[in-house]
Amino acid sequence: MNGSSMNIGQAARVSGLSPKMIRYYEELGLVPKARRFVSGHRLYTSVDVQTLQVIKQARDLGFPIERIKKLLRLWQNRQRPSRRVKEVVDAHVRELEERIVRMHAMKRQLEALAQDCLGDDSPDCPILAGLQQYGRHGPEV
Amino acid sequence: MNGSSMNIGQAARVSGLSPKMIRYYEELGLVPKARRFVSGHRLYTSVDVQTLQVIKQARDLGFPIERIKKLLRLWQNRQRPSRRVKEVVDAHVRELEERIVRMHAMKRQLEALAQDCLGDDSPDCPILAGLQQYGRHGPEV
DNA sequence: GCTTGACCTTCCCACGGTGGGAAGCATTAG
DNA sequence: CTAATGCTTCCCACCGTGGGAAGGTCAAGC
Repeated sequence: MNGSSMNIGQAARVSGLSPKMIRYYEELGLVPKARRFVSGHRLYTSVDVQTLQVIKQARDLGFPIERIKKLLRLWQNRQRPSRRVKEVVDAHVRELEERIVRMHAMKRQLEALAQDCLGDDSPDCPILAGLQQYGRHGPEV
Repeated sequence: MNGSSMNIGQAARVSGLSPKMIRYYEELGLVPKARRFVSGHRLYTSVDVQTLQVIKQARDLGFPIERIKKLLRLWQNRQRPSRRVKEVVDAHVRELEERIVRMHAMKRQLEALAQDCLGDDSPDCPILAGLQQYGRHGPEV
C-alpha cells in the first residue's frame, strides 16, 4: 500500500466518515464502486478520498444524500453552469429556513406555555392545560 | 355506536392523527390497548380521544414519542409536581434550541459560500471550491 | 334478502441514515 | 506462529410514517 492507495479504514479517518457510511454511499451510487486489492479489500486513491471529503462537508452542511448526488455530478462536470450549483444550494438553504422557522415556532409556543408554570410541587400546570386546549382538529367530542 | 363511542377512523379525524399512527402509538404503549367492538374493531371513547389530541399537540410541538410518554404519565397523575412537567418541557426547548443553532450555522455557511457564486453559465463556482476546502478531518493526503 | 363500497383487522416492506454485531478471511505486529 | 486488528458480506435496530396485501365487517341501496 503506497502513499496514495489506502483501505477503507484509512479513507474513513482521512475523510471523517465511518467505513460503514462509505460502504453505504457506494451502495447508493454516491461514489463509484471502489476498486479492490487482490485480497478483496476496497482500495481508495487520493482522488476517491477527495470525493469522500466533499461528501463529508456536504453532510455536515445538512445536505441530504440525493442532493449531494447532484452536487457531486456538478462538481465532476467541468462544463457545469454555476447556476445549477447555486440552484441546488439555494433550495437547501430554503429548506433549512423552513425547518428553522417551524422549530422556532415550536420553541416560542413552548416557552409561552412554560412561562406561567411555577415549576414547584403543586400539581397545577398551565403547560398540561395548554396541551389539552390547543388546536382542535376535528369536530368537538 | 353512540355519540361518545367511535371507531379508529372517527378518532383519527377528531384527533388529527392517522389510524396508522394511532395503532402504532398503541403498540408502543403510548396509549393503552383500545377496547374492541364485538367485531374486533377498536373502540374509542371521548376520554381516549382527548388523550390522542394531547399526543397530536405534543407531536406538533416536536416532542419525541418517549417524552410524550412522560408527559402523558404526568398529565394523568393528579399528584404530579408541576416541576416535573416543566423539566420535560425545558429539556425539549433546549434540544430545539440546539438544533436551531446547528441549522442556522449551516445556513450561514451556505449563504457565505453562495454569496460569491455568480449563478450564470460559467463553470467557475466558489461553492464547489468551498466544499473541497472546508474542514479537513484527517492528515492531508 | 344480497351486493357494493367504505372501513376495519393484521402483516410485511419502504424510506433516510446510521450503528451494532456475527461469521469468515486478510493483514500486520510481536 | 499466534494474536489482534481490520476487512468482507449479511442481517437487524432505531424513529415515525406511509403503502399495500389479504381478509373480515359495517351501512347503504335495491
